[in-house]
Amino acid sequence: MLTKWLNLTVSMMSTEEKIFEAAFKVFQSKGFTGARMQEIADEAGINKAMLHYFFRSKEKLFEAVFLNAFGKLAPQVNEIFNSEDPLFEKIEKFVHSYISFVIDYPFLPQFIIQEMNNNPEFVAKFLKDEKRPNPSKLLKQIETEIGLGIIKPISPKQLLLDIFAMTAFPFAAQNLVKGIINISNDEFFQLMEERKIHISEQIINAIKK
Amino acid sequence: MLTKWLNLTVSMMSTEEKIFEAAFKVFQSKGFTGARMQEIADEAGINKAMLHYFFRSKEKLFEAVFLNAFGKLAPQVNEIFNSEDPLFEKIEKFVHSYISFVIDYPFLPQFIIQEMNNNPEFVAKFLKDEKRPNPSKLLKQIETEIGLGIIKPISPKQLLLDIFAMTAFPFAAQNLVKGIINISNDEFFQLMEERKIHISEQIINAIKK
DNA sequence: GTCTATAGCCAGATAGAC
DNA sequence: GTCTATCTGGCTATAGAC
Repeated sequence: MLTKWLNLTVSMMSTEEKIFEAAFKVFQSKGFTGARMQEIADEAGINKAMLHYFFRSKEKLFEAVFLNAFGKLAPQVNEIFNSEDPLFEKIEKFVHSYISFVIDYPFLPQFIIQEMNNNPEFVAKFLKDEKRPNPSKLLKQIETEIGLGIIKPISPKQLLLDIFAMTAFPFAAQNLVKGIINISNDEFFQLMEERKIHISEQIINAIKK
Repeated sequence: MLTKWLNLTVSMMSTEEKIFEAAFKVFQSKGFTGARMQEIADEAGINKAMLHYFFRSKEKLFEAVFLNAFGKLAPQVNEIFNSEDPLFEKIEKFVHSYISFVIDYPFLPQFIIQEMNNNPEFVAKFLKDEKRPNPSKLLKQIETEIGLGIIKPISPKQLLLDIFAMTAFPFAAQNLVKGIINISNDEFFQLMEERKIHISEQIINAIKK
């Protein structure tokens, strides 16, 4: 949450910040169409009219929240993907940093995925963003390391998909996962902690020569 | 689509079937809150009042569609999970059959995940269903095969998560995936075809002794 | 900046003719 | 069973007092 990073108590936050954080929370759990401006106002502890005063419309408020959410994740992904580290190290760093991050924002993955599916017009908008996740360097590196005989021959795109899938899926499908393997919320987070090393191990085992 | 399986042309379908198929389509792409009864009626080529005549309310119609969607997937999952096949064979069969199936219903995974997240009350309802995916036998089998020295020691739940994640994620996060690795719809489905063997290879490579 | 009150619209649901 | 017309409630957005 914002408060966490800004080190503020709720009472110290500006009205705009309160609205933003409340909107972040409500949009994440309900999605754009499911969210209600009234609920956001209640959550922020202010009046509904204030939402429009600061953000004009539900869509603008949503856009601010969504791009901010995306902006939280993308830069660290890129930093790791574009570093000079060898592949195995990149995989370890990515998995560790991604999971650590989304443990603090457990609804972020499903929120981003859901809204990218339901509002395809956002896809175009975020693709122009400099901060968008850009794996092209990583994809080349995979080919290089195959050529060097470090890893087995493999489709770079498939490998990239594997990495994303293994890390993001359990969060994106949280309730389904909890229901199917029959675990509590605490056990879920315990499992996610373990996954920080499990995933790298699995993937590296699968591709190393 | 229903028509495909029933081998009917649209004109031959009963009104109830037309409504159901239209609802299936609209709910999948818009979600419960995003869907409009008017859009479903238009899609079905009949009047809005008919929806209520046959299904009473939007919620009942949605419930019928959702449980049907889930019922399509769960039985084949269980059939494979509960067979007497050795683990590696089960993994191969599951991945192949799951991907083949959702290639025909590419929005099903995201639909199920999204609605389980947005309507937690459905979780309880479907968990009581006999047809729910039940991996308990598979989890025991993993422990057994570890004991027999066939596969490396590994957390059974993590392995199960890996399998689900690798297969379901690309469909659930379709638009995000297409945007990030920058591929067309056709290339996406090509990649998914390749994944039928890629995933089993990766997982089996990672765990075999 | 912040509130109350309300406009205006849209969506789900129903009445009632055929 | 199928339609048109309409009710009713809820939601976004705004007007206007303070």
